[in-house]
Amino acid sequence: MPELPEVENTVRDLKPLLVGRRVLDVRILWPRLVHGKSPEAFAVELTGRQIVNTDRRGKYLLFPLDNGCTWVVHLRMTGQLHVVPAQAEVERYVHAVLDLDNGQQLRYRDARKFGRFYLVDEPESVIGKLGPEPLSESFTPLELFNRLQGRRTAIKTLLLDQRVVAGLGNIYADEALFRAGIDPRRPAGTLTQADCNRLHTAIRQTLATAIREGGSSLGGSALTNYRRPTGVQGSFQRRHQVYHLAGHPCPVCGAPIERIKLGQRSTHFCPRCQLYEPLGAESS
DNA sequence: ACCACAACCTGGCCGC
DNA sequence: TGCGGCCAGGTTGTGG
Repeated sequence: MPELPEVENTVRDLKPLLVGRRVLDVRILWPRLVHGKSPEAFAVELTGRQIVNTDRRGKYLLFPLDNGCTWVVHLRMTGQLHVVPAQAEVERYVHAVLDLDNGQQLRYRDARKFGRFYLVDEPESVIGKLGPEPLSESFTPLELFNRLQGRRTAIKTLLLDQRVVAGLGNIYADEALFRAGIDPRRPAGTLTQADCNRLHTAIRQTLATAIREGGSSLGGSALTNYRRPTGVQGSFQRRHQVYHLAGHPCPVCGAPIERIKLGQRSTHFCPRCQLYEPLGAESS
């Protein structure tokens, strides 16, 4: 579920609710949620700590603590964080509960149990291999171009590789490639500098707009559907131009949107606007 | 480097 | 209503 825009909104929403709060108690209800140490050690070490900030790197949430350690969360497909009054009934699929020092609880809910908690001295031990932040100044068109050099893998597949650029998932990879007019199947190394300029702009505009719209909320059920910690849904799904729109007319040219598999992931694109003619592939 | 595939989990939806 | 099959926004590990 959550890609960079959804995680960014989660971090922003949690900031006023968590910064300065002290953790009075930790209950891990699904032991395999915690990685890198035992759930018991995790709970003991987090208990009594004050949360000094909320931050994001790629799709990871970072919660620096007053002892220099960092609580790191990845929501994977269906994870959600909510802050609610301690007396509120505990919902189904809640796998961790943190008692805060103001009578509120921070609850982690995850129907598919794919999410992960870490408690580490250095966040780099978890996020160290991530590529550049796509909205930061260090992410330039040239940087993108350089990272694609010599790669024969389809550009869509590489955009999903968090070591190339951090934060894109299936929705925003498809949407950015459409906005850049680039065929998702194209070998990444064949993108020209001009292509990378357009793709760089498309990635940034797509993500920035999605953040402003509160992310994308897909699917009917509240379990799989992204919600802000406040319970609010995002609205960027209304701006999707290709994602989950197979068979619909392309918003630019009217050709039917196609759906294919790339790297085991469903991929949506306009066969006309994102046409690519490989050199030497012309046939009669 | 690259690819396919399984695994981690559960729920929703579709067709029969 | 039930059941099988396929789908799902992410990542990691294995084997070729």
